[in-house]
Amino acid sequence: MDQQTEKDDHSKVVKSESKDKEVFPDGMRVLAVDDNIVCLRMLQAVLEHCRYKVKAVTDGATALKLLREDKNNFDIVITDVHMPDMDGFRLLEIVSLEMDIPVIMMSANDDKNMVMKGIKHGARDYLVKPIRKEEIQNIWQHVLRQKLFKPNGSTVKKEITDQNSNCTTKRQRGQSKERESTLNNDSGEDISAHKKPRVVWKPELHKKFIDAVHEIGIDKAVPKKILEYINEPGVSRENIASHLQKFRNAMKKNSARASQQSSNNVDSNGTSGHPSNTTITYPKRITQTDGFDVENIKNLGSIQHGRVVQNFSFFGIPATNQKPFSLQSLNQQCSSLQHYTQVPEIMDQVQQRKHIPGLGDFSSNPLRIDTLHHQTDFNELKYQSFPSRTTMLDDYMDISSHIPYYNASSELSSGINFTLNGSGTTSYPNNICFGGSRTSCTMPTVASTGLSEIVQHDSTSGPVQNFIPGHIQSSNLEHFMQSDNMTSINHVLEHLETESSIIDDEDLRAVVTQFQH
DNA sequence: CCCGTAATAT
DNA sequence: AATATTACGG
Repeated sequence: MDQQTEKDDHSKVVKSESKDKEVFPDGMRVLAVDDNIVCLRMLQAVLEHCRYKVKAVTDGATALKLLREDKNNFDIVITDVHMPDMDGFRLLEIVSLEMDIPVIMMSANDDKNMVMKGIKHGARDYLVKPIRKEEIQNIWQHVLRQKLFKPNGSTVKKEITDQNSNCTTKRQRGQSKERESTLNNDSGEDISAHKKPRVVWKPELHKKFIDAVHEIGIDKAVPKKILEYINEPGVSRENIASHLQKFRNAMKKNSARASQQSSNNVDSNGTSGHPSNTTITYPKRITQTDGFDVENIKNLGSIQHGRVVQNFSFFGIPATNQKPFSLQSLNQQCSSLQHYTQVPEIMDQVQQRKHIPGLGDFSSNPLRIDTLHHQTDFNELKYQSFPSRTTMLDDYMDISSHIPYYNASSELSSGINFTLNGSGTTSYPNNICFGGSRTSCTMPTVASTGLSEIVQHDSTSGPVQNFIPGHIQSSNLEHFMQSDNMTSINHVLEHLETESSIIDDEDLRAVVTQFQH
């Protein structure tokens, strides 16, 4: 099994001229691909710690571009499986078709089928996150093996040590060629064209969709018309139908929830008519196990999602129309916070309709009553009060997959609220806030990183920017919650970049402690 | 045909 | 998880 690797840690990592030297291909070039920036940085840190030369990119397309630029640029690719646009399998497929570079897959998911699929498709290895140093240390073997067995004339004679020789042949690519559907005869540049790309509803595209719906009218917006309106090559009527279906489902869910809760609290403070008059009803305590103390939630200012959401302009929709985005359950608990939003014309349209596809008979929807009830004028603009989860058209879609850190949105289903516009802090009337003086809360472990995150909001200094990645157990939680100097994720990441020896929880904790002094 | 919907597949 | 596809009634 393993040998000496265990004790090299501590601070003098670089110093130790280890016997690794002979086996360790210093400077082996690794292309690391992961859409999750935290994962990517962690991986990069580990790789660099192991003295690989790393290029880190966040999506498959960029990776491919780099690889195609010069096929000799990299010795090995290590890619996440779950990524938007082009997932790891696709990347693997293309790479193994076009070039002789070994690919290693990684994923938070250890599902056997996934692993099998990866291996069957020619992945040299399949690592389950969180990635450990020991696993990374050994990836050079794949490169070596690749080189030794390359059909190239120079069959290096080095004998491979042993034990792993039993590894049965997942051999090279190219020749063997499993029955791919499309046989490409072209001179092989665009071999990757054989599967129609699936539509990705990026914010820009989704905005077009929303615009189309607005323009056409919500009750007349059918796939065909929307298609004509947005006129995008590569988007079919079926694509739109599918998206529309999802859109309507989200809409239905939201309005159901909104009406359900609005019946509880809207009228309890009915005098609302102006944002500054808003009466706040504090939510009840949540008895969840995620460590969130909802009693501490107050209306003290806006909360932003650290550096992640900063400057993140969603849909290009003006700030006045933006709505707080929530990752669910907590929001339901907080939803008695009232807020105001400018009424878009579409709402008027909606109110005149008797029937809305997907929503049913609108006249029986309590939502309508609420919204009418609280209509008001403010600064020459028409405003309307909504219970906080009342939906606007732009608010219907779950956009969690478009937020960089939160692709694994399901793991965050009890997360916090934050606004999606990066510009302001307190200028929007509809923010859900956290306060008390300083309040911390945990978010559930993110499976893809194996890390938990802690958020602290300093109510006196603007947006929240303090995210600490690190696997902090509940036993340590108190300690972190009490500390006044929460380290921002930026600091930690910087540190990760410079001190590549930081590779596990313990190290992370050490860093955090250090920053606290 | 096209639409809406639910179920199922990828 | 996000899209695609299919099946079916209207």
